[in-house]
Amino acid sequence: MESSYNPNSFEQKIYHKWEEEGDFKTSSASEKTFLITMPPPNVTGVLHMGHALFVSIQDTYTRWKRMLGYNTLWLPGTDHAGIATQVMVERQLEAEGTSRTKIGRDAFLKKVWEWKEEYGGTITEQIRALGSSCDWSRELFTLDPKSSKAVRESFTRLYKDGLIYRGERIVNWSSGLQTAISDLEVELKPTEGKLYYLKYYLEDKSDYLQVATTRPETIFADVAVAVHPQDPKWKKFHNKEVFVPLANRKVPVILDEYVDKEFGTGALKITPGHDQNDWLIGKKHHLKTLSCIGKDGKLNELAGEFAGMVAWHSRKKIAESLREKEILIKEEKHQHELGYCQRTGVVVEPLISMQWFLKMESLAKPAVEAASGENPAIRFYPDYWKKTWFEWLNNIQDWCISRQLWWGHQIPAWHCKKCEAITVPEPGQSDNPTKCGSCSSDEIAQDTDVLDTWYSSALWPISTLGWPDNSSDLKIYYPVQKYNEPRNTDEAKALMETGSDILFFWVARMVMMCTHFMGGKIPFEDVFLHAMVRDEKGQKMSKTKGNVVDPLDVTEQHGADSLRLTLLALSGQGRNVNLDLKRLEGYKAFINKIWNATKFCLIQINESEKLEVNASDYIDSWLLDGLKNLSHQMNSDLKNYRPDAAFNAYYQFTWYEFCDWYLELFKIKKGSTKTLQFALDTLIRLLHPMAPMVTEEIYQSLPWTKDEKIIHKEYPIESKIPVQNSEHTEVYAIKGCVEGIRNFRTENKVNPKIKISAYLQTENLKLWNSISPYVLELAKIESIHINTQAPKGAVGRVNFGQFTFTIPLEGLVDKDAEKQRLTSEIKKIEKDLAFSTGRLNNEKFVSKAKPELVEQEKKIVTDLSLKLSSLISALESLGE
RNA sequence: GGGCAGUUAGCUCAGUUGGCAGAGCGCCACCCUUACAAGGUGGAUGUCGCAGGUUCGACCCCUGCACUGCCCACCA
Repeated sequence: MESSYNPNSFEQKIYHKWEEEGDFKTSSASEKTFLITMPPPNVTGVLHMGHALFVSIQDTYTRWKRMLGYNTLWLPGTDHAGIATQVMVERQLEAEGTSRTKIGRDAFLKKVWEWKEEYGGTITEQIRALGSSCDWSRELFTLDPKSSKAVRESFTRLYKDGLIYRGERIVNWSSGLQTAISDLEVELKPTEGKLYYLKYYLEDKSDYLQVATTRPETIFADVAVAVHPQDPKWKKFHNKEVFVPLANRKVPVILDEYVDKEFGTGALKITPGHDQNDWLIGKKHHLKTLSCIGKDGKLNELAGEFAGMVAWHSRKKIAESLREKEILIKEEKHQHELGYCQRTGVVVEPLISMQWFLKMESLAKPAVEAASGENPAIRFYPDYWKKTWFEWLNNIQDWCISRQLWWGHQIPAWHCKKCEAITVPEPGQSDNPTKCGSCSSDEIAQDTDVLDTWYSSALWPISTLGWPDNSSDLKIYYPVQKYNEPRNTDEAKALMETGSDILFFWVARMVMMCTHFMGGKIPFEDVFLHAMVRDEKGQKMSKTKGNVVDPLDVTEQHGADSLRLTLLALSGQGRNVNLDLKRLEGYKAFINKIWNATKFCLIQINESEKLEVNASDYIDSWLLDGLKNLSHQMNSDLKNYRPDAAFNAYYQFTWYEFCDWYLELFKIKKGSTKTLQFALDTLIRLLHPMAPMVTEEIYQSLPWTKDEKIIHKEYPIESKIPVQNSEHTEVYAIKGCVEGIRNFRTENKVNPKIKISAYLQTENLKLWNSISPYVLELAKIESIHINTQAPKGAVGRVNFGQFTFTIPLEGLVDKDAEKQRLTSEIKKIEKDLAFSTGRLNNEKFVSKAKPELVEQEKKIVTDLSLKLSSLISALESLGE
């Protein structure tokens, strides 16, 4: 082995070996299966810390289950990411002086595919660099035939069931992208705007209604003014008509309780074409809908002299014109929530357009039920996400699934040019229609829209397994748990692990769609939602802030395993993972520690030894018990989706028990290396799911493992480690005595090289004889006098349990230092003693606290009193 | 406006049935003791956001508040 941990020298080699030798593939040897479907990253994306986090967690679970003997499948894939990818290619075209509209749909799509071929492999290569043990032979792309087939089949079925419909609705229009986007893709941000107060005159100009609006440019599409029926201010306008300024159109004054009497003027202009709420009100009052802003974001002919201006910019001009005409009464500053396109950052225009929708209400019900009840079919980790889940699903809106993009799954619907009927193929039919289903005309053309990227993502758990075909994968790996039945087992057959930010975008939609198509069987039983990776100050990583940490940089510098351990350790139950590179260095140091411990063990262990468990003394027993507890703890933490806790337990045990104590004691005791060997083997296996590469590298260099790979070895479970059934009194006594004397030495500034002599008072000679070699060596005592009178004068005192050490100070230290040490020690004990006696003097404590606690407290008082008197006498013997 | 989380050592975070607060990094002192200086030994450091309440006992449970972050929402 190399002298220290150097990940660059083996990570790639190890990974390639695994992949080439098919170690990530599934094995039908076991009936028990475990499936994680990887959240498909954007095919043209580059790796960021969010990916690194999900890889760390998902790979840990995949490897853990694989080592536990499950037929384990981690299924990878990539997403076509409609908007993101299309925008990238469009930018490239722009740089080349052309555009998608100039080259046309077919040529454009060809370009995108070329782009995908060129950059599509990057992200999967990067995911490999992190050690991911996913089965690459099954990698799927959302536009691959397998996925496309599932998309088409689901669409045709949902259409036939009447769940998909087409309609003219008000939708969020991104003028930047020239497409509709879903509610989830709109980001609301508080924005400083103005509230304009305008006059809407009666026909005879005798009076006017004051209307407050933030968007004066939409007045050309006003179809009414609404006031509250009980608002006395506007009573005289009931059943009247008023003139819309500039447009000079008469519109009715309508009464609706939706209007807030207190806000603005209490009169609301109704513009169904450009406002979600107005649209609802318009529908309620059977008003017509006008649009004065086009899909290009510009005002149209309705706006008269302002036609052709970008709506957003026209506001000032219009306000000016209104002021000149003395229509504008006043304007006030006003803060409100404004919708922005998540992708492009441009302001979203609510516009009327023809779109495809998926009815959600009936689909959402099973998803709600799946998480309801005492023993729900789906469990969330952390559990609090369940509340958010219900909140959203119970208020769900229909999903606008059509996008006016070219890159994606083109909607499988054909429009007839003659009769305008829509023809959607029958479910199961793979041929495209050639005739109108209604009038049989052959002048039909496929809908030009594509489906929202999340539509294919929603089918991902079943499309990757081969649905709609009745595939064997589906039978083997898809859960049998139904949404409306109590959870049948604690173990999840399938785990969904992803970021909490896409709970609605993705997780909820998968549950709805897959459950619908799989006869009520849910796609996964456990949902583990990880936090968002931030920088060490908790701020979002962004290029503009310059705080982005590139996982590949980190991997190159410190190794993928170091990064994985760091991300796992920081992935607690909160909503953020604040990545602190200082901590990363700490975990790298930990790996190095293991590396060196292995080197030490290998020097000790006879190469021909066979692996078996066999404790040769109380030190071995103590270690084996520790290992047993550790493996219990880790398996249980992993089961509870607390990989951070599992790793933390591992860190503590391996460093502070195994390295600091066992290895040091081993150097003194020598003898059989069986336990040393077993412990090393076990510890390396325990860590493998979390730090796969270094553990595989180490495992390969253990002589007794031959050429076996750790990836397929058993994960240590509690029951495989024999019960020791011991209180480990000896080891605790060793630790206590050694720590006490070490403390004495340091506080008295005794050079570590100097060996001291000591006088021991004890009534438990048996125990002392059993531990003395270790205490003497580790505390550096060269001569010990047992139960003989210590010399008078300057002495130091150390006390542990039944052992009192008196240490002559001549030639060692100055008396003052020891006095100080004893004094502060005494103070501490007095404080503790006061606390405990105070408790015991409290009658209520004695009568109400658990009896064993009271007993414990009494024992503490006895022990402390003894210790105290011993220390006081030592202090007195120092004189003055 | 509603909801969800967080607030613990200088910094990043643990603390799961309530029983004298922990880790990493940083800090101080001493050690290159041959597995490891990416190390060893010992040490310092906290009104556990604020205010009440329940309890013999509260970082932990309850109530209210403050601050931070996120999500949802139709006050123009």
